[in-house]
Amino acid sequence: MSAPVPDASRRSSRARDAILAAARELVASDGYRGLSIEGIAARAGVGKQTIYRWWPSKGAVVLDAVLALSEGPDAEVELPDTGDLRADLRTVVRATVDELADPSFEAPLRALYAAMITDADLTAAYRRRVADPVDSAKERRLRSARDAGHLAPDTDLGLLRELLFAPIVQRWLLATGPLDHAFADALVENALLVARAPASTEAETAS
Amino acid sequence: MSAPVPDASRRSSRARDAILAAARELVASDGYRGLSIEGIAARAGVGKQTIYRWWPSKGAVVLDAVLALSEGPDAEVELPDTGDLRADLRTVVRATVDELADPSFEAPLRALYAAMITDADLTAAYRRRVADPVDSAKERRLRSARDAGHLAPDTDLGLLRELLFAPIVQRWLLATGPLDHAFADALVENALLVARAPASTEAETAS
Amino acid sequence: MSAPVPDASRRSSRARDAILAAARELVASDGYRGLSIEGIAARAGVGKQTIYRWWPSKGAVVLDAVLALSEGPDAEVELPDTGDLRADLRTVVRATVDELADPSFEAPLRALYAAMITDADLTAAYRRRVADPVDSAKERRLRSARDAGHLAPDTDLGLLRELLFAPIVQRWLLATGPLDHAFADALVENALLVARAPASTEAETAS
Amino acid sequence: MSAPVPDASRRSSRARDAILAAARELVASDGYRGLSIEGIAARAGVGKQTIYRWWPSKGAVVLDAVLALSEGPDAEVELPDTGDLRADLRTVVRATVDELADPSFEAPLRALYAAMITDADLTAAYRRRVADPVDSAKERRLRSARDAGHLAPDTDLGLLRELLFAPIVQRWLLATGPLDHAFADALVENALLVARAPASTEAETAS
DNA sequence: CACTAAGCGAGACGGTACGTCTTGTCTTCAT
DNA sequence: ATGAAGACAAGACGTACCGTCTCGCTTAGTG
Repeated sequence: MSAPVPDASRRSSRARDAILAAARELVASDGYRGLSIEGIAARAGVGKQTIYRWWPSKGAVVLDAVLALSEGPDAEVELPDTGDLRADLRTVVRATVDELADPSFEAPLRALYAAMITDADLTAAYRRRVADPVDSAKERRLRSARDAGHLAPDTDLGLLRELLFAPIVQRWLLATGPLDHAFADALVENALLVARAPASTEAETAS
Repeated sequence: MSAPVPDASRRSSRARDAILAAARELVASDGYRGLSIEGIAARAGVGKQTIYRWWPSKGAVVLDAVLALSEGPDAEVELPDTGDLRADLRTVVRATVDELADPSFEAPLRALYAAMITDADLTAAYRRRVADPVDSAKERRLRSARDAGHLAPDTDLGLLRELLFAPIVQRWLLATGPLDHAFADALVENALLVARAPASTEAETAS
Repeated sequence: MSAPVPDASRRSSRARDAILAAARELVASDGYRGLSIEGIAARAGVGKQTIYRWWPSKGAVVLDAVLALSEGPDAEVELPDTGDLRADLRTVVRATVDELADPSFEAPLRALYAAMITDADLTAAYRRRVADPVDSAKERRLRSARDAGHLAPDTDLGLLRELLFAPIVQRWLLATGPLDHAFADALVENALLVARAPASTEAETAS
Repeated sequence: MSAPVPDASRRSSRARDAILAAARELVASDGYRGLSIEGIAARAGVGKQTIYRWWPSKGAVVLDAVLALSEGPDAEVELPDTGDLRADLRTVVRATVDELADPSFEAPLRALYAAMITDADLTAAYRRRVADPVDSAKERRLRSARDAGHLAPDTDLGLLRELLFAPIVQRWLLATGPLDHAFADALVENALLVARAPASTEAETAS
């Protein structure tokens, strides 16, 4: 006997949208602690079974809710590439900081992290659908800079990315320090330093 | 009406120890999802009220359980200072990585992080009792190196600390990459680079 | 808006038979508690709507299932009339007892009673399609005996029927006593006594 | 490991009474179909677990509710014994008929029967706590009559009781005939006839 | 040395949410 | 248009925990 796999072609988009919207609204008003499947179903005007049919866990609903926030039609992520690495990195890192300070992003994302910490499957889904595409885009931008000679040829792009963003997430999760543009800029400067940006790049060797 | 403040002098250390042990055992066997106050009380052979009397939340119990793991009598944290900064950092960063790979540490710590993400009070308590002392010790070691001229005089010690450890926590939480000594060493090299440490180790050990 | 009356001429007898068979099988294996429209539909390989289209309730399906058990083509019920009232009554009453002891009859019938107790419509349908025809046949046999002078002329045939069969149903429903031939015979003797039948069987068979 | 037997000495009589009252009220207003544990708990202002802790099934709650209806402090049942058997039986049988016609008795009792038909444990509990004591009282009255010479010495008292009451239950369950005093009286007359009441009893041989 | 005032084990209580199951309606697709 | 299939809104099921609340029982410390 096979598992009762739901037929996605019959899926009600009305229900899907209402569920994700309800999840976002509830997590914004009550936090992750106050988020329940029952609450989502009630607010969305949906049967609980409709949620259980399409999502394996509460965290998975939140993941979709977060994704629905930032997506059009599953857009490919692309970062700015003006040729000015410092400027482009500042743009992106500052944007990251701003996002985490925006309550309408922050609430569901924090809920998502709370769920991920104790749910390896959800973590993998997050990596596949969110982290990996974003990380790839970041590394594409860095590779472009390396190819242009703005970064040392042996630069470890993955590590560079982690040095740019991990401290932000750390501060965000545990509130261990201010999350502002000054911090963002400091991270950018550090990254450029690490990558031994050649003196040829306009101002990158300054100070 | 005043709150019913329990009289700490009458506190049963038998109960306290049993509760923390039960919490550790249960989180190790069932994960944070399967951790309940009722379960802890039952396994510890303790009334639920005894837990509620002394801890404000399940997360607070876990925090104490984690602390009890690493402490003797509330030892002051101190990092090695052999004079060789690179070697000392490798020791500490590798030890951090090893700890997060040790299941008996990993399980309660992950549980603690899960609780903290949605509990600002618990996060503050963690900072005060765990993170701040450890961070201070780390910065003391870095300051010692800076004072000895192994780091540039204008080095931001806090940022340096974050660059050393935030990527580790990031990989640990989201399993975004291997957590091994190679990674630890790469972080150390990067930190030394950032702080414009002399390229050769000799210069450091020569002092 | 008129009710959507299904067109009986298009009814699939394959579906009907499969549904009734599935109902019987399921009630036999799981009891009435474990009987569900969904279960019947699944086992019969039929859409739920096909059941809802043709039966007003689960109990109605069970009623049809019970009827299908005992019927050929909606046979007219007729009781034996050998001229020996005592013998004929013993035959019928013993048969009733035997039927209620036969698990393949008992299970769906018990399910039917369970449904009827809280469903007046179903009770009426049962009376019309099962109880009334059977009761009529019983009273026909008793009337024949009265006409033959074996029962007092003023005998209340309906009451006599109730005295013969109600105690059986009572014992069956609440398991308040053994349901065996001895009990059946005792009921017959009592009925004959009530109706002031001659004490000797001879008088009856002599006619 | 033993089952978690609740400690009856700590049982809240407030909760018990509220639950039984709620069950009675709900069954009266919605019938057995509309009776749910959740509904009872909600109306009684009680947690569901409090019901599950003390009763094995919904039917068991209804049984207690029915019992609470008719009881003072678990009174021993006793039937009238004026010496006039016909009059006493009429009193009792008419009272039975009246009870089944009283909606405030009828509703929970019908619910109880619905539950019993598919629950052998409940049926046994009903027999032990309701049917057996009542039946014993009835048979005590009949024995008294037999001892007084108003019934034949070889009268089967149990059968006599069944002949008096089973037809009433039958009519009540399936609505197969009127449930009134005339019917009650007819059953009494029949019973007296069956038991070959000696002519010596005042009026019992009349007609 | 009694007295009393905690802490303690235990667990019943009113609740909330869980994840599952079933109901009866509705829609889609194939025949 | 019927039938198989099954998604849907609704809501009850029985379980697990929550945090609060009594209960007796020990166990100090005080008068």
